Amino acid sequence: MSSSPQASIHDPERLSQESMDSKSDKLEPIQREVIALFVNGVRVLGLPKSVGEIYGLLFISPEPLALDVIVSRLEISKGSVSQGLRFLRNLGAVKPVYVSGDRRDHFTAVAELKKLANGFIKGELNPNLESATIRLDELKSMARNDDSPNSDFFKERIRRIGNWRRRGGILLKIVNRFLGRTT
Amino acid sequence: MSSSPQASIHDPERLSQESMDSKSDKLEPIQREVIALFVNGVRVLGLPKSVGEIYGLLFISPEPLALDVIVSRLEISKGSVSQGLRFLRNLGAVKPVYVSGDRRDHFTAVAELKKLANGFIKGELNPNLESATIRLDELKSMARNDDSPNSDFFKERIRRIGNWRRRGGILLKIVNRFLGRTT
DNA sequence: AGTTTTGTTCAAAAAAAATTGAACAAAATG
DNA sequence: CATTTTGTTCAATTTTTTTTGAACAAAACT
Repeated sequence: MSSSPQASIHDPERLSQESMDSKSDKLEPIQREVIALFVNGVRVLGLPKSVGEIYGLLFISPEPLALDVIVSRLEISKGSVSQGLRFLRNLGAVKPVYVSGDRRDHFTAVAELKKLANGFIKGELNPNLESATIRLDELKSMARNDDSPNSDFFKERIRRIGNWRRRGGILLKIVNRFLGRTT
Repeated sequence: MSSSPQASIHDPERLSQESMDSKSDKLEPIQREVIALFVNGVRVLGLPKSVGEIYGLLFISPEPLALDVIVSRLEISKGSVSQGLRFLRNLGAVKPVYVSGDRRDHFTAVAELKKLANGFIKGELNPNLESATIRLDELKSMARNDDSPNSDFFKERIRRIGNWRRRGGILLKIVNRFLGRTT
């Protein structure tokens, strides 16, 4: 319990300065802006805003942050932060950091693009690819036992989807290889 | 008004065969299955179910279909189909086809992966990349005029985001090049 | 001309997804 | 062991997105 600049239980930290509500726990304009950028970014990936906020905040914070600090800086609920952190941890986008003298878990952003992409591919894309593969196999067997007038057309289409899937898989590997340099 | 097998105003088309409701306008099991596959697929891309259904139906239909046929095969509203078709047309995933003797517009699925990917990149990804670029530039200038203790850290982070964006752009080109072979 | 067919638009309804907050459990503290 | 701190869970609420359907416009028929 020595150096940590984290607020201890009683430590107003110039509490009177900006109207004594302990909320909106400072956040520099640059930080706000970066967070907004991430919120937008994760939307493209189909992730909820809160996840973007949490990752963004950690990314643009010099030190690891504890759950309650995230809650007060972002002014979102504890539940959201808890869930968001779990999601980000599972993806490997955030990692726990031990902070001496503080019982709380702390987190930092994993900022290596390669790792982020890998996590996302493993966690979000691959499962979908796999389930599609299974369904496709079922489709192929349906098409074999089909004798409608359209049967040939169906077979051609299904073959084409198979091609797409194959290419998708290859593409993911290419992406990995491309991102797998340096930082 | 000669050959078209499209139902004319009065033409039950063996109406009594499968319980005389004109809805659920046949759809072979294989077709249902393919459509389900596409519905799942577009979800990954963050598009609504109806868009997946429409594209899927066109993809797995041997002939171009008119709006009202899509409505009755899919059993979704005319509004949804109209909007969905416009979206798909804008993306270049669907194209109008002239059908002689039929006043209605007909559509087929564009089934070349390259074209699909291109449309999606142009229509959905690039706009985001561009707006991110603008915001990033603003951020850079904020960071220049910043003199908080964290300024250096902020600059490093912002530089890193810039790197990601650059790589993202390159990646899109690589994807394009990879998909730009044959069908 | 009027009528019918075709397709769009958009406000309202429905459905889906995200967020909250209070109850809970587990671990640390005194 | 009682209390406090920390974090999770999940039902209820809120927000966002999607879908519907009725009103409308435009074009094609008669």
